[in-house]
Amino acid sequence: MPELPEVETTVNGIKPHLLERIIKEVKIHNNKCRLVPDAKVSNQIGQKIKSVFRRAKYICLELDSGFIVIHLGMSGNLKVVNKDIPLLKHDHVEIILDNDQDLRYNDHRRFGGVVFISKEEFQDNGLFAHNGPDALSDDFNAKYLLSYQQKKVQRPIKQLLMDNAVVVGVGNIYANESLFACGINPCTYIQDLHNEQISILVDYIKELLLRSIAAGGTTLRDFEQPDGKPGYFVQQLQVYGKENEYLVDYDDYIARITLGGRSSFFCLTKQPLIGKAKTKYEIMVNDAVGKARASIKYK
DNA sequence: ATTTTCTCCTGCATGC
DNA sequence: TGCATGCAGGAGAAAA
Repeated sequence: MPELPEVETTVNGIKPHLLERIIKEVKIHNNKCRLVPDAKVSNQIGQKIKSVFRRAKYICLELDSGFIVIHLGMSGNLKVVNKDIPLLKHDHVEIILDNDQDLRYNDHRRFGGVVFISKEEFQDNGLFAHNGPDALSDDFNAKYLLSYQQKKVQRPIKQLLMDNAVVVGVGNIYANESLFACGINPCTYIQDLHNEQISILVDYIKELLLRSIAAGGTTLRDFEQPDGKPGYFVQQLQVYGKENEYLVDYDDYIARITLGGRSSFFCLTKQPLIGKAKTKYEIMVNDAVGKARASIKYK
């Protein structure tokens, strides 16, 4: 499932094939995507692709007329192949170039999509209007996160990290992994974190994202790099998707709870409950930990 | 106004 | 074997 590093990996993979190419043809095979590919995309025939870059988790192709913006959703991927290669199931959009290479957007769940947006919409009032700073930008820093303490925001840190109005680019996998590494329970309210913890967390998130980009992104069920290779970062995941696993370092088990509708994995020994979270989530967390311990015992 | 839940969709895992 | 059920999850809309 593409997160920031996967999107970055995809951009790096497709960019050399697209730069300075002219769009010769656009084929839309299925427009029932969350971001609906419509005539505005088809109308870009003849446009040159001037640059290819990532913004939040969107892949942007800059044209003279505006931007073609692609989101991979949960299960999307992009490939560049010769236009005569047969389509795969769920290849929804083709952007065919003047050298007969073909950028194909494939997404079986159709949570992503392909749209065209004007320069004006791209600037501020469109898709990105309510997005916070990018996780890898300097604007995402400890001071910035601390401002949410001052605003008296009442939310667990993990939900803040995954809210695009707060910061873009930290998805579920990386939120879980960074909180584990920093010894912070996902339920911990932002107000209960010390300045130093926030500072360490921000630094770790950036480091983790950069490491994952270097490894080619995370491979779970669906993700492939544009050249068809899997991402390798999954081998470095410590807690995500590892419900009930035993961690010898902490002599405890990985539990899973649903927080804000998202799977959240943690080890209670390494990531103790503190502050308000203890009052609100203690029963839920202890149940999950108990279940993890029991499940192992009877394996 | 802030915070939570719902919705979109398919493939895979599980259960009878 | 096969059919029904349920779950996963990015992100924005809708509801609380």
